[in-house]
Amino acid sequence: MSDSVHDKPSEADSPKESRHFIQQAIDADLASGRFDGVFTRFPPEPNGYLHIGHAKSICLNFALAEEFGGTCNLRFDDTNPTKEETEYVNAIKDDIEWLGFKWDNLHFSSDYFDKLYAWAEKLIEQGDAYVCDLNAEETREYRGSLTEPGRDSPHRDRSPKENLELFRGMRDGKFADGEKTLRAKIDMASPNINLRDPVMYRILRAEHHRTGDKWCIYPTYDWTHGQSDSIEGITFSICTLEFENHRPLYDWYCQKLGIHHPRQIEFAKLKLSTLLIGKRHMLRMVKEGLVDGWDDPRMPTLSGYRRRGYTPESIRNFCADIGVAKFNSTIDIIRLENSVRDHLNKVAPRRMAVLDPVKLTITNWPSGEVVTNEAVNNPEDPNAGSREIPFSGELYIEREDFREEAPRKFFRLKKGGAVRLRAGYIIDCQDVVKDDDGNITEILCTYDPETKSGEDNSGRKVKGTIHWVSAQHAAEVEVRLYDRLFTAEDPSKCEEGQTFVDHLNPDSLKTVTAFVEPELAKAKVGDRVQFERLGYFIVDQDSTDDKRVFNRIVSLRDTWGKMEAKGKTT
RNA sequence: UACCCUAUGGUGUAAUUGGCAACACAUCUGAUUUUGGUUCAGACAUUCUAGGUUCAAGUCCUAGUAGGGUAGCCA
Repeated sequence: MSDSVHDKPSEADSPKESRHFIQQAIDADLASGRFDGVFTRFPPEPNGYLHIGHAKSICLNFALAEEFGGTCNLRFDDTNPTKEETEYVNAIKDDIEWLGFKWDNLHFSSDYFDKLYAWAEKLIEQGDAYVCDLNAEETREYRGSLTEPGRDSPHRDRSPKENLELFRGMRDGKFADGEKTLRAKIDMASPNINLRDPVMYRILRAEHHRTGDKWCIYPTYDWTHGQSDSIEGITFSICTLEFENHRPLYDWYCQKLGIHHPRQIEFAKLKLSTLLIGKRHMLRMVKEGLVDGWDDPRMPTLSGYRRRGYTPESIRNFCADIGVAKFNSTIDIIRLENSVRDHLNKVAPRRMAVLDPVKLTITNWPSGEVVTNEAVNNPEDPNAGSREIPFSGELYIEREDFREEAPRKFFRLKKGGAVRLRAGYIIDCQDVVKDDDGNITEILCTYDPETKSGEDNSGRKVKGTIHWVSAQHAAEVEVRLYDRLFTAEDPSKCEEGQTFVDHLNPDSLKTVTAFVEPELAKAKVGDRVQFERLGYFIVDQDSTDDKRVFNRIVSLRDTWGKMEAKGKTT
């Protein structure tokens, strides 16, 4: 422990931390006095499940608030009752908590419906909004196109008095759904289409998950979002790039209302290779049964990653690693996989499991004898201790760890060769037994009693170490070997006549029965372990007392596999 | 083809705001290793193009090029 202030690194010594463009914008606004604090929010619409892309936004908003000693709210942007449900509200809250964040205040945009309504009347009185009788199709026609200006609505010049009366009529249910809208009076010729008299209210008779049937008119996103930010005292309203063109409207509403004016800042949303993050795609996969639901371990939803076994830390670290910018980039999925490997390497206890067993008999082992060997739980963590595992003359090893004839660089077991059994002995392979079809049914070896792990003074060295389980002690478990859902780098890119479904990986899930060391039969749902030399696994909720189910979270790095694929094994 | 945004190794993000292009991941090479894991060392760039300003440009100016976004009464 340090008892001297001199041990504290000076400013000059500490490495310069680069700050992303949003941090720099905040620095500037704080310095100039535009704002005197940092108040952010995460504003999901409760119409679906959160995915890895949301995690980036959540991490950003909460991290900024924390960095500057500010506040971060959770606000559900629930202005469209036809799409939103309480079920999603709860799922979203669960996911955010699982990620490890705690919001300062919980709000709903629907809490502000009364206030928003009053502000709408204010804009009407100011002559900044009007009731329009055009239907949806007519409105579209009048709006013009990307290259042509729009035309004024024939109802654009109604008096404030008439507008007020009509607007109250809208509220009171005097008109049919879609018959009228309230629109902001801005500029039908604006090159920014969002400024061509955007709709503020639509008539919609739908049961709202919170306000029930109190309203038959609902505010649109643009008319709701900025003012909700304003009411909550948000200073930095951080959103994704597609809202860049909405910022002038965001600003216009705040200015016309003369209310606290947050600064909207846009960043590029997350795009990951081999992944399809998007409500349409994900919905289709769930609806068509291409996956097992929103929390299928192959899904890029947070609930999917949770069930797959990803740790919240690994997702947070990943989000911090990839940075924040305005460039539309694609992050290599390997970064995410490495992130969970990195975390689990430090914390996951090691266990032995054989997924594709072949019998191995030790011919010189005393018949029926069983010994227990000590095995280190985690070489990365001395505090993880060790465990006892039973060893006998009949074992299972991984079928791919044996070759009758092997290339030069195959360091595992081969006929006439030797290998070390992890937490066991060095064994020498004498012979193999085959069935009529030529398949290997048994491998015959002798063990070298002088080479017991931890007590080996023999001086013998072998190139390889393999894992094993004792046949009579092993427990049977189900193992779900998950792999990437899509084979394509960008599954959204398709040839003529194809869809993303054509890019599905037929081998994204393989289920096998495996033998594991006895202790794992008692593993609890949610326990994460490393199966030595194979990967990281988590006990799934489908486990029963009789049979545990393990999901593969991610494999270990497989240098040998790469060498083999490239033919570099000789 | 209207408006807005973006462009730095294979990928992503930096560059003290005009001063030797840095970090991470990936890839390759080697070392260590009782997990082919982990760890360690090394290799890997005409800053989209063309002009210009300047002692000095990734950064400033001009003109291009390429990519993304926007025409819901979705968010």
